Amino acid sequence: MLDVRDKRILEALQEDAGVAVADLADTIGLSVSACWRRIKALEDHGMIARRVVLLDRRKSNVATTVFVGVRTSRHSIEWLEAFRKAISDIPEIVEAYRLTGEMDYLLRLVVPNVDIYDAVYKQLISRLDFTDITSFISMEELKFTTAVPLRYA
Amino acid sequence: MLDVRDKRILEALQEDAGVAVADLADTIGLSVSACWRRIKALEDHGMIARRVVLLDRRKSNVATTVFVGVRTSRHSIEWLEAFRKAISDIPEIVEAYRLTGEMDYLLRLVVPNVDIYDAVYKQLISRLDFTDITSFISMEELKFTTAVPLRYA
DNA sequence: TGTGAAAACCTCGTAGT
DNA sequence: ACTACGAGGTTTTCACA
Repeated sequence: MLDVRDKRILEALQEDAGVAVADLADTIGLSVSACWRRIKALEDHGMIARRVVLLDRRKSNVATTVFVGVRTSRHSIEWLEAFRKAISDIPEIVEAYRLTGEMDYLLRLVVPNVDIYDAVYKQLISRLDFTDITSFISMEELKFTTAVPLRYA
Repeated sequence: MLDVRDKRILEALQEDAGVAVADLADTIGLSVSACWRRIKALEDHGMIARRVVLLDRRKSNVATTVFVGVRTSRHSIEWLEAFRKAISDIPEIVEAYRLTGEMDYLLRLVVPNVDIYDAVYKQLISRLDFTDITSFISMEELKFTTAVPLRYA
């Protein structure tokens, strides 16, 4: 269980990691050193995994999101290795999960448009056998956040 | 079209935003000020949208990912507004998309375990009418990155 | 674009509550 | 365990060449 103040620190840093420790300290009501020490402890414990910049998707020209549901009958080690390799090689694939239920895997891709998605799709099926592939084009992104809820932490 | 060096800067910052400008500058082969000015320009143009920390999902006790596919017949404004409200209110929902095809919406949730997911699910259906909801539990996260490809930028 | 210098900030020790 | 202070080093920021 995390301290309430640690949660507040993490909430703030999940929204904006560029804030100065001094500012963060007094929005939370902590001295700079106490705040800094907490941040450092959270980093040392690995609770804070990394600091990154998030790019504007439109300006990066990858405004289109596509979900790809994949089914396969080939559950061999070789197939899986090739699949993993493809996933890590293709930078348009930003998320990949193995699922329960009717789909085996779900991928999220970001691409400039549907035509480019088609090219990536072809690249994918040329590298691997799939029993079934279903694509879902995103028409609208209602929510995307890297901030996870801290109520369970 | 982005400059090659801007791309290199963005690639580095997408992986690690904690790097010192001086270090970044000489891995790229640029003076500190040139590098700093580029970073600032990328921020000012909004290409760099934000700086955030990413938390360890296990340590945050939200190791379980669930996808929720949603269908609805109620396409009224009121329903949509209520849906949007629910999505923004519920912090376990980290992504939400409106899709083409058989599913209307796809949500990604992060929760401690399946039991808690069930509670969130119940909360969701108590707030809104759905024609159909399908849940996919993630067994394994093969890839998750916030870094978008820059080959189209 | 580069140099350099000032300003801001981080990092952490120490002492006191 | 926190506060307050502060020194010293690093980094950011920017004027000027």
